[in-house]
This record gives sequence, structure tokens and C-alpha cells, in this order.
Amino acid sequence: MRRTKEDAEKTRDDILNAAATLFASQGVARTSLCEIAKGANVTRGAIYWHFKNKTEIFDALHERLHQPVAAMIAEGLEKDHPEPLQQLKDLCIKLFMDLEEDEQRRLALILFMVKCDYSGDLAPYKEKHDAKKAEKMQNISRYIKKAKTKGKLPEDMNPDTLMMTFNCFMKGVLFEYLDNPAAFNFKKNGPKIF
Amino acid sequence: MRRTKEDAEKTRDDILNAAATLFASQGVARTSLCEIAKGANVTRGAIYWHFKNKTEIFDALHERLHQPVAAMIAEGLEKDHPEPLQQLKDLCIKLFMDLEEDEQRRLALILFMVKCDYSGDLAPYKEKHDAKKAEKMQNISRYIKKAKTKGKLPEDMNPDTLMMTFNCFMKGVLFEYLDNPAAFNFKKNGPKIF
DNA sequence: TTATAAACATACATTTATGTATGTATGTTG
DNA sequence: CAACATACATACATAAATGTATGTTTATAA
Repeated sequence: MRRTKEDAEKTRDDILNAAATLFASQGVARTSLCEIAKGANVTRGAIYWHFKNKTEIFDALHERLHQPVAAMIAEGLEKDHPEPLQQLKDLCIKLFMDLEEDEQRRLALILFMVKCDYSGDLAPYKEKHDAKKAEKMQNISRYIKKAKTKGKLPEDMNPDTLMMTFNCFMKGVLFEYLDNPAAFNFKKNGPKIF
Repeated sequence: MRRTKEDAEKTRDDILNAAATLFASQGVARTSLCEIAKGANVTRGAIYWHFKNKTEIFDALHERLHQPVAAMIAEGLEKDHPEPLQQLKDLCIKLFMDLEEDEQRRLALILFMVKCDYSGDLAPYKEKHDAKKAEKMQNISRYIKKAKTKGKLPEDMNPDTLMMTFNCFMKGVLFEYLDNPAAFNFKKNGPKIF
């Protein structure tokens, strides 16, 4: 039964959504294409039409996660802000608030941070996804360094050290948050810890 | 060919070591009992003799990781230290230095933090392993609170907030370190970031 | 309007991991 | 020293996932 192009796009999206949900709850390795097909109300045939295999679904989901976040970071750091550190803080809070509202994005983050191990056939994507992260991080790093040269950072604060500290801390917070969003209670703890 | 008791214990250890190595490099889910057997120079029969299944090996490895670390934390925080925060810092550095030297412990940490997803048949162990972590963390938490009541912490520092911040940051640092121990260069960066 | 190819569904063959059942040699105990 | 249980190895049956091959319907372009 050939569908129209819009139908096909919808099918593709259904597959991706089902995959994200299943990946995030059962783990990538333990989720079969058969289960994804059932979740999307199609057969495995449909999946193999849109994607080469499971790893390609995995990668497509990463792209869908990366793009909007990268955009938010790029837009959130306007050039000449009077207080760079405050702006960075605000951006972080905004990113987290966004997570609270967007369940699909939360599922995607869970999937990539705690429900996959980037080994076996997923190994080749480690580098690729790391590069995308580096892209976002470099954006922030450049921002910090520019602020430093303009003298808007405390004298004793080294940009590289700050960047590494920031990176580690954010990663830890993310993990704790994703581990149990309700218990973490970002709205209460978020402002405190930053 | 029945072996002596010491031989049997050695076999068990060989299995655990092989499992740790394989788990850390290929991921838990993608490692078969057959591969573990080969790595330990035994057959699957030996594995099924010592363990019920793969998840039991997984759990045994966690116990082997938990014990010495819990001991180090308990011993590292002596009662009345003049500068509690400094002592905590020293303990962290000591724990990391230990990781630099003990590859087996590094493998175990990698395995549990980035190479498994605690889903499927591993799901029941999430709670169990979380409880062990909480045990260690409570030790630190009590230490901080006691220091606070004795007035050895800055006035504006809330113990709970400190504990959460500490926890998140350490987790992030650990992840970054395990992701690429050589690149992280703890000996150079460690003292800076704490 | 018709040929073509898109968008799937169905069926099949192959591989691989798992659990169990059974075989066997030997350390150990009474 | 004989009986037994230990410490495995081997063999088998089953299940599940994957990839591919093929069938089918229909949108769409010429």
C-alpha cells in the first residue's frame, strides 16, 4: 500500500518516537526492531525501508536531539553581555527548564547518556556524537575566552579551567537529574547549585 | 577433572577478571558467556558452575568494586580534623590517584558507569547498587553535617546543598576521566579543579 | 492512461546466545 | 579404599533477532 509523501514522513517519525521511548526505557541493545515496529504500528519492513538498521535509527535520533540544543546555545550567548557568567547561568537554567517541559528531549538525553554504551556496532558513532558535543562546547569556550580578554571575568579565573569545571559539573547535574527527574527537583535545587 | 579448592577459587577469579575486561570494552549486553569463557580459558560449563548467569557475574563484580572503596572513604574521614573541607579534598585526590594505578578498578568503574544500562535483566540490580552508593555518600554527608555543627564550615554554606554539589561534580569529573583517562590528565588537572 | 517506482508487508534462512541435561575425572571424606 | 560430591566439559534443544528476498498496492510522473 503505497502512501503519500506526508504519510511516509509521518511513518518515519512514528518509528523514531517509538524507538526513543523504547530505547530510553529498555536500553538500546535490548530493544529489537520488532518491538520498535510494534510501538510504531508498522512492520519491520517499514523500518528497513526508512533505515538501514538499528544503528541508523540511533544516529537519526541523535541528530534530532543535537540540532535544537545547538541552536539554543548559539542564540543564548549574545555577543556583548555586561555579565557573561550570569548569562551563562541563565542559559543553563533555561536549558534545564526546557527539559522539564519536553519529554521527548528528555527521553533522547536518557537514551544517549545512560541507556547506551557505544560499543559493538554503536562504537563508530561515539566519535561522531562526541564531535557534535565538542561543537557546542567550543561555542561556550570561545564565549568564555572572549569575556576574559574583555576583562569581564575575575582576574584569578583561568578560562580553560573554568570550562573544564563547568563541563564536569553540568554533566554530573544532568546525570543526577536524568536518573530521577522528580527527586532531583530542579526548580527547587537548580538556582541553588549554580 | 575435579580441581582443588584453591584452583576453583582461581577459576572464579579468572572468570571475573575476564568478564570485567570484556564488559568494559564491549559493554555488558554485548558480551556473551561464551566470550567470557574463552577469555578465562574455561568453558561455559565452568561459568554456570560458579554463577547462575551473566547478571550474577555482574553483581559479583560490583561487590568486588564496592568494598575497598567504601573502606577507603570510611578510613579517609577521621573524626576531628581541623579542616574538614581540606580533608575531603585530599580524600578525593587519593581516590583518583588510586584509580590511576589500579587498572582493574578502573575497568570495573567503566563497566558500571558507561558500559551498562541497568535495563532488562539488569534492572533489579539498579536499586541494589544505588543503595551501596547511598551508603558511601551518607558517610560523607554525615561528615559534612558534623563539621557544620562544629562551626568548621563557612557560615553561608548549606550542608545539603554542598553535598549535592559535591556529588554532581564528582560524578561529572569521574565520567570525563573514565571517558579518556590519558586526555583528562588527572595529575595535572586534578588539583586545579577541586 | 499506463508504466514505474515508492512504501510498505510477508515469508524465509541464518546466526547466535541461552539454559539445561548429561558425561566424566578426580579431590576428599568416612 | 570405596563412595560420593565437586568442578568442570560436552552436547543438545530452544528462542529470538537479524537481514534479505519477494510480494503487493498505489501515488505519481510522462
